[in-house]
Amino acid sequence: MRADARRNRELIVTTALGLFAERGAAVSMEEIARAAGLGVGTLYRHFPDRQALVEDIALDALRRLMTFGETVTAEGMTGDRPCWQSLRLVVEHCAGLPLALIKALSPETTANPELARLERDLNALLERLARGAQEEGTLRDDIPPGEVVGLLNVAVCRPGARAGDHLTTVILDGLRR
Amino acid sequence: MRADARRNRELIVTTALGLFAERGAAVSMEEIARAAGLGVGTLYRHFPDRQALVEDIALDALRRLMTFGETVTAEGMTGDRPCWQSLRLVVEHCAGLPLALIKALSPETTANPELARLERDLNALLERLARGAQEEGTLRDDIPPGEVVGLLNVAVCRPGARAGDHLTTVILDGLRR
Amino acid sequence: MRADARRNRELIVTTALGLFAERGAAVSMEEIARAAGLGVGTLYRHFPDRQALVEDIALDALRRLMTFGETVTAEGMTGDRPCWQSLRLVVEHCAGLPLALIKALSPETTANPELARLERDLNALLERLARGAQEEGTLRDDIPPGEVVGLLNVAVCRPGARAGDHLTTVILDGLRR
Amino acid sequence: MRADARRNRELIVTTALGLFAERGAAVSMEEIARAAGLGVGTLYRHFPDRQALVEDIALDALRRLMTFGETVTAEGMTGDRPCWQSLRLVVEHCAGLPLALIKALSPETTANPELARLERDLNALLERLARGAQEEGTLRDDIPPGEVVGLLNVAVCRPGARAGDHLTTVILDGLRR
DNA sequence: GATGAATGAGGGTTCATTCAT
DNA sequence: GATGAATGAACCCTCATTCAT
Repeated sequence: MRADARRNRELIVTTALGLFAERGAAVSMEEIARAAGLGVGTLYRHFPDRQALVEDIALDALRRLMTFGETVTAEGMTGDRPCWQSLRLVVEHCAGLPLALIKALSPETTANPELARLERDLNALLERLARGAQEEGTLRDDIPPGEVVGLLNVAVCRPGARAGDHLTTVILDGLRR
Repeated sequence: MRADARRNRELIVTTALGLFAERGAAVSMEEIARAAGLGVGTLYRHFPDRQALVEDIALDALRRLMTFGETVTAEGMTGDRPCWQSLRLVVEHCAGLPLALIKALSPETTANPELARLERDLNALLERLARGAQEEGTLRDDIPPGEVVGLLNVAVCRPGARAGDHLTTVILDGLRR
Repeated sequence: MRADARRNRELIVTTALGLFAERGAAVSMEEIARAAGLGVGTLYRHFPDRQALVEDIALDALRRLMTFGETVTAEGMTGDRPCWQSLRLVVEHCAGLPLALIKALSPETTANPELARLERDLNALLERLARGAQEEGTLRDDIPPGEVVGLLNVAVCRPGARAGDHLTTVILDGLRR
Repeated sequence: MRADARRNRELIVTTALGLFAERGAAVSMEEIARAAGLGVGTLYRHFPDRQALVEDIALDALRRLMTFGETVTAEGMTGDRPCWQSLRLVVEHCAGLPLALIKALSPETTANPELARLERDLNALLERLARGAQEEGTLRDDIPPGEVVGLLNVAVCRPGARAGDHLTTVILDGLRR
């Protein structure tokens, strides 16, 4: 891929993300193109259809999150950090990502196999951390680890979520044993 | 209003609510009509436009909630029930209502003056309860009452919320002093 | 036909005429009904469809005009009034009638046989008067009588036409020998 | 603008004008598109809405008329042509333009500022010519110039008006002193 | 006979997507 | 490879007309 093509692709993703964040799903391909200073044709050269663009945004965010999650978990294992801390770190990291947006844009994005896999892997990772935290006695154990994950998903995939905001704090406090 | 007309109006609201719950806002008037076994024209006889239908669903839910909230508050005052209990009752009552749907359907529905008033009144009522609970020492007081209300809104206006579900439990626990 | 039915029919025609005059053809049957204080159903009891109502208004005006024209012509024959005067009388009489409206509402109303006949008869009558006026030397004779009639039609079937207004005056002057 | 796009725009205007002339305002965008061998979308790419298309047709005709009127007036001033002749030239020039159509399509088109300005300017130009003709003694002076213009408007904005047709002749004769 | 609720074809408009330039 | 013009299915809504109450 030529350098300018890659730059255009980046530009499109960034522009689309910004517009989606501002105005929700009600943004046309034409608008995205114009805001990026490109023609619609160029959008369609990079993404076969709208869905693909949305999924690309999602993939991008989830890949970053997965990378972060893996790093944190690895550090925890070697460095003796309690699972509870790792869980908290991952949860708070989500705040900077447009997860709410992603959920809102494509409730059924899971048709994309890579996205589905990423989601599964992420949830598995979080579930391991949750189980670990319950075993170390820092996380209440009257809720199965799978549901803890589901609940954290909701907490974190909400518009306006920020690291350390009140809802996150309350939920983490409510999850403490 | 004739009996059959009233029945149809009910039918429309119920059908629309069901479809919105299933598939989000992406449901056309035509589909709602077909699902209700009516013609589009009938929808438009009952609701001047799509927006009006959505707002009617919202108004309906919020009015019920307001009524419940007022009853609970009144009982609390006469019957010596702690604010904390009243707050919990109202919050759990929300579960049966399509509040998430309402938020999703019309982020800006507040253009409707009655809807706006209801929202303001509801939040004011919840804020009074939150403040009372802080005063009686049952609610953590490191979060201003207004924000407690905001946070409860988020917790409760989420797809799939049910009374007593894990997220609600965790949040209420996290709010306990 | 019962007295109240006849009254309703009159009421509908009058109301429709008024609304059409105010706002042109863009008036729905519903509006006409409401303005008349009736239900749409009642309109359709009296007139099988919209077209029929429009035609009824047209027939009403043209019948009056025909009656007037015949009276004037008869008087002219017995009373020795020049054809020119009769022509002028009829032309000016048109001013009070919603002829422009009629033309505007239904350019093709002539499908109705009675309307077509009336129009033919009216034109024939006017043509006789025009020919007479040319013979008596009061009307310019470089325009065939049939065209004089066509031209008077245009002059008279125009929104805002009033007896003695400037355009009518100018046209009559322009027709004088 | 690309050559094919400009051609299509022309095509749309011409087609629409033709259909409007044949069947009045009751022509749908779909029909215009089909008659032009295009999709509706193309119409909407060139004109934001139906109103804009109608106004474009109107603007086109009025601009041509204004240009002609200015030329005629300028020539008259330098070349010593009586105002009466200039007036007649402009009036007869109107015949080739779809002015009747324009009036019929958009009685209230004057919302468009350029259209409003053109109409004002045209009327002002005609009024100057009328006043001049009264001063030179060729136009009857018992009708104020403004009303002469109004009356000429009616004469000229009528379906089927042609240069030198009988009604125009009669009116011009009726206006001679 | 009167009423107004129900119907659905049709009109204006948008927008994801394709394709000629 | 980029552009933006063209396409048409689908949406929201209106209104002439029918029919149950």
